[in-house]
Amino acid sequence: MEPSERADRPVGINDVAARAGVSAGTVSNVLNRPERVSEATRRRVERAIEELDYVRNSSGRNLRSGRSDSIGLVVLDVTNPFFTEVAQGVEDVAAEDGLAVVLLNSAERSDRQRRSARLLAEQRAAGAVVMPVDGDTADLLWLRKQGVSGVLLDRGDVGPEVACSVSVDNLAGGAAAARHLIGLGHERITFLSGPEGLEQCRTRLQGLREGLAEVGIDPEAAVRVVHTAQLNAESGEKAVEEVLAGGPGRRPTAVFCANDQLALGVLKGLGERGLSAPSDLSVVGYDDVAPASLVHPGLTTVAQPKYELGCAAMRLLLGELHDPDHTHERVRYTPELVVRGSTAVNRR
Amino acid sequence: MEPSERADRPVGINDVAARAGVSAGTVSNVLNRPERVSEATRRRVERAIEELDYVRNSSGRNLRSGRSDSIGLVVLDVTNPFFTEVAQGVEDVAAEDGLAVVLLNSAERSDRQRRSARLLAEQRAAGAVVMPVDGDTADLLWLRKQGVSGVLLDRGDVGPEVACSVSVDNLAGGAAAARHLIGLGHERITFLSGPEGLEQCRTRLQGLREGLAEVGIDPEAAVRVVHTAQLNAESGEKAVEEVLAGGPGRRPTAVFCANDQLALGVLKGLGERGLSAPSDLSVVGYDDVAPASLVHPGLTTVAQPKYELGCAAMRLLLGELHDPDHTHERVRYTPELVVRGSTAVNRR
DNA sequence: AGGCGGTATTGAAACGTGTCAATGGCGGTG
DNA sequence: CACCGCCATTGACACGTTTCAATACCGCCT
Repeated sequence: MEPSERADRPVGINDVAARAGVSAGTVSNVLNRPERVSEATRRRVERAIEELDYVRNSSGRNLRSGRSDSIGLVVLDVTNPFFTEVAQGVEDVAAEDGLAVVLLNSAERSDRQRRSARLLAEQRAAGAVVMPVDGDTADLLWLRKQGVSGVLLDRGDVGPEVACSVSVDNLAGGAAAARHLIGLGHERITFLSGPEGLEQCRTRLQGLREGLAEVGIDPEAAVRVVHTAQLNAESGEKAVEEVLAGGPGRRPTAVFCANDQLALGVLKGLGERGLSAPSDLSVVGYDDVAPASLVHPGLTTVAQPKYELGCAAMRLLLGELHDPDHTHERVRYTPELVVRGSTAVNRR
Repeated sequence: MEPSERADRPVGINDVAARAGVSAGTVSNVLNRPERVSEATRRRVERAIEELDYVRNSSGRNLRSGRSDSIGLVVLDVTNPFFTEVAQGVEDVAAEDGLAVVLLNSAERSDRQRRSARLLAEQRAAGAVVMPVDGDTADLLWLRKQGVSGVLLDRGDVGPEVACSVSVDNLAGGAAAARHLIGLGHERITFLSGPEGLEQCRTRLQGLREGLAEVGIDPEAAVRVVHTAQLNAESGEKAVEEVLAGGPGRRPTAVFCANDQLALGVLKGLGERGLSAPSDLSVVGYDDVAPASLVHPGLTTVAQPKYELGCAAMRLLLGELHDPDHTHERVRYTPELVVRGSTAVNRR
């Protein structure tokens, strides 16, 4: 009959109101507090919404409320399965509260982290979960000053007086790896670290050292540190040469990698040289990402509760959003060693 | 001196204007068309912005312009490295134009895909790149009707008269796998598929069959199909039993998996049974995700240009956004077989 | 001096929504 | 019958921007 789809001008709440023969305020009520509006008109409005297929404009809504209803998750590397599993946890919990999650990738670069923070501030995001590059929490603090509640996840540190945080005990993780390797008779261990200065790597290394010291082994003599440019498989592969070296008689019998990606790279590098774990070198990783259980031999690794990390972070954030006078919490998980085939007793 | 940080009310463009002694319009001009404003006042305004650390409110801006400046990327599974690599491509190209990318995860569920579409429509997103669940393009079409330009990526199909699309030739991919396996002397091949009815799997299978038929092998006799519940490693692992079975004398000498995740699962499952590729079974995957080159033996697989897919999709979208009367394009890539260690000549 | 052209700035009007005090209608009670 | 209270609905305003026609300013030419 009539040109039902006037694609010309987008349909707004007013068009719906006109069609239903009510005022705009009533339509808004139908949308946001349906209990306040009588059965009859509610139905009329709903029909009008259907017929015009009206979809509400969040710009208007957010402008009015001063807040958007999505939260930001700033992640260090979308291609690393560790982070995507964390993201799952965050998403699932956020969904319970009807919050949308926008995933921002800082790619380990602080300029991109800054851009992400700016974006979230401009959108007046409801909140943010941030895994900071290099433990640089400045952007998180800035966000909070802008009124965007932010929770710190996994890296970096701020006092519980400034924000909630959830993390995993890297010291314990390093120590667990140490105990495992000692139990297998390894006393020459290389720690394959990421870029220099990464607080996370440093702590895991320290855990390793403390674990050794605990049983009377001198960490200085037993462990050697090799740094890589990035925490990915390629770097691990390239580092194999250097890991295996170390002077005559100084070849390590085990390597503890700061990261599963590195460890997977090492495994590959070994294979390319006709060597393999655990017979030529025991290999321990960190994180327990999905591929760790897929390679052969399986990667022995310090497992982090990835999904739970995400859930916990989002829960803390929700807590802060709902409870106006809320006191910051600090959740701390303890990692757990998963033994697979890449480690074995030292036969040398 | 004065309480410089009145966290009370958020600072808006008007506060900046007041501080700089100009009108709001001028501030807006400084932000958006700096060339129209005189050197002197521009500097004054910029100083005011600094001093108040004003950050602009995108709700207001978007409300006015009727469009937001972020685009949505709807992805089937954030934990699958295939999709995250695609996401990288999309992000990188979007960044060139200053567009933000919000990553939505449909987790292969059509209700979540619908929610994502709704969200993007409500935000009046500048555009969307969609990888549809089950090839269900209804949401994409709905988005377009709502005025959100959408590009179809990798799955599903719509005529080029309704939207741009980028895809990879699955038929050619299947055929490439076929040729490779035939060349190695395999004539009993199992195709390990995903859930029934996935158009993508079907086409790859058909490619396999056509490749066989090409050299005079009867596909009906040579290939057997096994379905799994999901396209992930766990399903692949569980399917090993069924793959290996198939009646006496009917044990396949090779398996072609619809997906690298499945293939990696199969490799693992083989290992658990004391078997291994390629001696007991040649294994071919599809996608060439990062772990495929990390396992030992390396996974022979049909490589898709993941990053390029993302780039291409975003380029098409940008084209559509910039050029008002634009004609839809259809970009099609051809996959390339990557031979690694998981396949070898058939010795039976 | 008056007028002209150009540039820098202003003021007001939108954009689509949510809120809230005010209004209208209606049934019930004194 | 007048009054009250209740509920459903309305109307107007505010949110922070951008835009655009209108204005003010200034120097220059006639």
